[in-house]
Amino acid sequence: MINMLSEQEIIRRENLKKIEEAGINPYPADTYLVNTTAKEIFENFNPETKNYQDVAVAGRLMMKRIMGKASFAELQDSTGRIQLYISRDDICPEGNDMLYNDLFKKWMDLGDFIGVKGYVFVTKMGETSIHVSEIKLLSKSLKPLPIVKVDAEGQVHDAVTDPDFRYRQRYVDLVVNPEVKDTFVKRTRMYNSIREFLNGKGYLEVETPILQPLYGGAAARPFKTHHNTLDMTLYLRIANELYLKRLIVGGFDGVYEFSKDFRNEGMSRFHNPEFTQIELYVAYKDYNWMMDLVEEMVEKVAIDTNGSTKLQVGEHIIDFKRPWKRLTMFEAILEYTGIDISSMDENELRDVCRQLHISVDLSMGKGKLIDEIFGEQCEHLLIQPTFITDYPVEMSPLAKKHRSKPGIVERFEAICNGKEICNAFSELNDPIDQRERFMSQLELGKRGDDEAMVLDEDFLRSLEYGMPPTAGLGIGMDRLAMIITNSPSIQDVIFFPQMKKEG
RNA sequence: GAUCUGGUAGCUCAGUAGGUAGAGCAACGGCCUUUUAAGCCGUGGGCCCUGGGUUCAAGUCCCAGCCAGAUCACCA
Repeated sequence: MINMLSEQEIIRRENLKKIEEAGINPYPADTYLVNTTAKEIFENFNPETKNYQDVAVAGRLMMKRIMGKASFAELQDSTGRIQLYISRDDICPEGNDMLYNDLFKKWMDLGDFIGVKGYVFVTKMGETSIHVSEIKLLSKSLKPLPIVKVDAEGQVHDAVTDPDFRYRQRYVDLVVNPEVKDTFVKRTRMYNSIREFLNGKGYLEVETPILQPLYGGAAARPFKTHHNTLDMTLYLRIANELYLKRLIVGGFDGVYEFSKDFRNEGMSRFHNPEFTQIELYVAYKDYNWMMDLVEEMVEKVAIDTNGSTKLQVGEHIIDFKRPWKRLTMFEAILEYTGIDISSMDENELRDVCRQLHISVDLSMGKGKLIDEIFGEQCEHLLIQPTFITDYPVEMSPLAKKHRSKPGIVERFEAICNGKEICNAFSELNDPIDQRERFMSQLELGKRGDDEAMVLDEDFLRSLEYGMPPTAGLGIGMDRLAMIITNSPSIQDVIFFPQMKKEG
């Protein structure tokens, strides 16, 4: 292993040794009391009142400009970078220049964690800096960081752009690409905004099982695992719908959960094997009510994260301001293809698919065919947030049949930037209808649909006790985060996206 | 899973017709010596993704594999 070290890694280990030999602990345990940050100093320092005359900050050493008895350096803490002015006679005791000549100038490497104390001033060059009176090594770095540098001509050096590197070593990505941190801060703000909104309405945040004896609530292939003590097969959840509805049966008026879900399917820049949804169920409401809630909530999320309802997303400016456009699925298909499919049977739909060059197979039922037409011909064209309502019953085995339109369920999706961001319905609470829907799913499964739902007797039992009319909602948090942060890939909004093993 | 593109120094990338491996930044040494250096001079650093093949000779051409990205398919 030791002979695999690069020249720079060997030098850092030698520096580490010299530090230890000088009696300095390169990894001290004691708390380093910090009293401000780079950002705070930049925002609040006033050269006239001379505040910040006794500061202590800590972070990584990111730049050294070594001169004679006085040098400059840059320290990067969690909020940003600030310049340090370090003069030998200020940090060294009389007659012993080791702290400056050796520790600072030679043994400290870029990337080392240091703590400094001193006072804030503005240099002749006009740069707010800390005049250091005390410097302490807090943690030695043994691997060189690719520190981004912009030279006098504005050329950027060393920017880490290789996605493989960035995703596998996110810790490095975060240190050297500050905008990455912003993305994840926004993602958390998004969660906080939604929590605040839903808690304000009195809904309860809950937790339900991730390991489930039966998977349900969505059409997807699951991950399968095994519990040794129980000696039983368990599945990682693909959705939490069925558990949250059980809680509505149990008497809660509104419950929601941010749930990590797992689907054993293909990966792409829109799909990670584990992803996050928020699901919300509210008793005595229907899907029309839920549409209003989604508009209100997502508009608030946009404002809370970006300060505006309008966001730049790729080439488009997307405006989440209420109200959003609403179209039924048939209307959308008519609008984008000119074909009215509202009264077609399975064979006619098959012909339409052929006409539109959409590949079909025999496992596809009527609902799937309609969904294909919409997905191929309409979805990617919907850039501004748009509600698509009234889906075919075959595609929605957990949604309530439409109160007046036969063959249709009370369901909507919100489409934005050409992708679904949420899915919601008036929840099916008729236990006899629900059993029949499960049975037709089993039929689809026999026709070869390996994503068809399985029958969940315990869920049916809960419905038989009675579930109030309920509106349910699922929002793909990663997809929403991609839009909110203008990220082209799901991997940009997940700290540690799934990767093949290295080497 | 399919197709295309890529993998060369710590990082970002060049590498011509197949002829001993290059730059910038980073590193090391020196200059400079007290509010700037984003500077100047010099030095070191490579399993050219892996394994086969063609050739007198392969980073370069061919085949296979691994990893990544993009597009497509399935899905949120």
